[in-house]
Amino acid sequence: MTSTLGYALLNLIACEPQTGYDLSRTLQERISFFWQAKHSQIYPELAKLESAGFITHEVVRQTDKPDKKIYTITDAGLAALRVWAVAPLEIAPSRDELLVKTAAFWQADPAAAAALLRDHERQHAEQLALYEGIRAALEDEWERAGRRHDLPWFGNYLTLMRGIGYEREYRDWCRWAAAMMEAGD
Amino acid sequence: MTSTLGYALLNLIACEPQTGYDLSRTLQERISFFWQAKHSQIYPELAKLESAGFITHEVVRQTDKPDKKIYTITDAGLAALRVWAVAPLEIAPSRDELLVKTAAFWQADPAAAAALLRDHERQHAEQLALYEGIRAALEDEWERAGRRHDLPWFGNYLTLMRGIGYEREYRDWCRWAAAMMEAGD
DNA sequence: GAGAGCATGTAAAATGTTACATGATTTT
DNA sequence: AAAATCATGTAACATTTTACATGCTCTC
Repeated sequence: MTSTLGYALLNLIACEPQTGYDLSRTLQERISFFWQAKHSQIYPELAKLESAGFITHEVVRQTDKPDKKIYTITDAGLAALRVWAVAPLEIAPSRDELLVKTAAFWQADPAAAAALLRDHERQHAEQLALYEGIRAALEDEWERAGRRHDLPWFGNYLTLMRGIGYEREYRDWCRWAAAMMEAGD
Repeated sequence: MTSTLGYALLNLIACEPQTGYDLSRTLQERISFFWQAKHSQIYPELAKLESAGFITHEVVRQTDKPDKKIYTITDAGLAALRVWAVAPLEIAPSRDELLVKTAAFWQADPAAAAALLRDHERQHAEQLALYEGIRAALEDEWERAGRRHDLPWFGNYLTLMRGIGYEREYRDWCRWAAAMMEAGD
């Protein structure tokens, strides 16, 4: 019943009780690895998780800002998360618009195609630099926490390392493909 | 107006005139890099492309099999494809359910999590082997065609190389992450 | 006789994005 | 005075997946 987004939210709430607004910021930042969502999808999903008994909320009244709902994971939610996390999964082919464009480069102007690839090389290099910065901070934090595998940092670290590998590989491919286009005439 | 799927279809038809059925098989195979679709999405999309004037079809009557519609790209379609292919594009964060699960591994049973990662390591290794096989064939074909950049092979080759890099990096990460989980206690 | 392949479509449901809607406080 | 931040929601639209629907031929 619960979607991937639902479990993503459940894990974030398990890490720390928080509001829908907090969750929506996390899932829109560029450091949100491998899943994203807008607030318009998050609020209804939180309602579903709550009616499934996976989370509860308490209203915190504020005077200067709007009141807010802080969500907390329940025992049932934690149990469901643990089961889902290790359930078998087929590898899913990913979608990437740049690669669809690339497949059409045999029809395109080589100089313009090379420029597009150079632009993406730069974008992925920037993303990589961002991740490398977080890596240092995260490793530090993990060190101080005694390298424990049962703390949120561990999950974040594993996915961050995948993000680093992904961006590095993508940047290198852009560089190679751009050179191919530039050499082509 | 035209979606990414529309342009993906347009490029495939530009490579070779074909039917909706042919397209649906291509976009469901595991060698279809970086975009997929079911036939239920393809047939309506072809109708849109045709009403936009980007493709036309001729009906081929068959006696032993059902009649079929062979779609061909028009000059307007080719022009639209060439413009779209090099139009600027922001990098889009990718979605990957395994990584969402991984983020929750701090809550999961380490042995079960390691097993899941080992399974994906195997799946990505298989995909990589498949791509490496195609690579040899494609390079051969391209060699014989005089290494021209204006043939469909070129686009296929560029995307294939990205597929190879992607799968290799993913396999290596799975191996590393599995070792992390197995070492953890 | 059952199932797979060829071939084309529609309907319904789930998921994701963009836009609409409100309203106070703080910063530029 | 305009824009950004906090905070929560709904509505409309686009995209994607799953299921429904038909029918003929060939293979096991």
